[in-house]
Amino acid sequence: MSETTDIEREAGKVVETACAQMIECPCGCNREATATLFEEMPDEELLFDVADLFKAFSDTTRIKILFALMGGGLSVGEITETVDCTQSAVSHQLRTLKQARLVKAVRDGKNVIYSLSDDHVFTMLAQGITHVCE
Amino acid sequence: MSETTDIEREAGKVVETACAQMIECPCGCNREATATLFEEMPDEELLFDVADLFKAFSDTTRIKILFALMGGGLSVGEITETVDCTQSAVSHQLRTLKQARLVKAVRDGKNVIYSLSDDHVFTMLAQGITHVCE
DNA sequence: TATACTTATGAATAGTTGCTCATATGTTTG
DNA sequence: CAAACATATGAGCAACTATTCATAAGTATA
Repeated sequence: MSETTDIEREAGKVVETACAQMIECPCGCNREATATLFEEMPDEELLFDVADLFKAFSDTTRIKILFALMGGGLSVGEITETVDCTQSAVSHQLRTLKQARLVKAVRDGKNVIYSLSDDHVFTMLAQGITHVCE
Repeated sequence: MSETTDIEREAGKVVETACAQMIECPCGCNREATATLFEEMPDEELLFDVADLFKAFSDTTRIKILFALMGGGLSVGEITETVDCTQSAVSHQLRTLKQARLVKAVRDGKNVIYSLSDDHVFTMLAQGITHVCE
C-alpha cells in the first residue's frame, strides 16, 4: 500500500475523465463505455472515497433515514418517529450522513429539516433495492 | 425496532413489486416510477439486506478486489498481487464478498478463479465512482 | 428573561470488523 | 505417497462503530 505509483496516478486520471462521460445517464449504467477503464488499479484515494461512500449506506438506521427522506424533507423529530430509535442516535447518524454529503440540513424555526442532497443518493438507494430484490 | 407492523409488511410488498418494474434499466434509475414508492417504510428485513449489500462495498480492500475483477476473472494469487496485502486477508475478504454474492468462485486446478457475479455489481461500482468523482 | 421545545454533542460501552499468524484443506506432480 | 503449491479457516487482537445517557446549544413564546 502506502506509495502511489505513476501508473496508479495515471489510471486515476483516466477514471476521473471517464466519470465525466458516464454522468449522461445519472445512474452510470453505461457499461460498454466503462468496461475498458478499470484495467489499472485507480489511485488509492479514489478507492478510499468510494469505500467511504458505500460505508455511509451500510447501516440499517441510516438506510431507514434515507428511505424516509425519499418522500421529501423531514424534521429530526419526524425522522425519529419513523426510524424507531433515540433522537440522539438519529442526530448522530444524521451527522454521519451530512458529512458524507448524502443529506443536507436547513433550519426552520425550532426544527431542522433534512433532505436528500441530490438525485444520486436516490439512484444509489434504488440500485441497492433492485439488487436485493432479485 | 424488533416488531414488524402490518403497514411495514405491506410497504415491503409494494417495494418488491416495484423492483420488478425497475429492472428494465439495469441500474434502477427510473426515478419517476420509483419516487412514489417510498412513502411507507418497507419491511425491516429488506432494509437490513440493503444495508448489508452496501456494507459489502464499504471496505477499501474489498473495493480494490472488485475493481481488479472488473477486468475479468482472477485467481486468488493474482488478486493478492494486485491488492497489496496478505493472501489470508484477501481470502477472508473474498469469503465476505462471496457471502454477499458479489463474486463467484470456480476451481481451476490448484487455483480458484474469482469473478464478479453479475452486471449489477459492476453497475453499483460505477455508480459509486460517478458520485465520488463529482 | 424564564420556560418549553428541538436538535446537537461528548463520554462510556458493547458489539463488530479487518488484520495477522499459524495451520488446515485441496490439488498437482515427481 | 510425499513434496510443493494454492487457498481457506480459526483464534486473537486492535481499531472502529452505533447506541445510550446526560447535557449543552439554539430557537420560540409567554
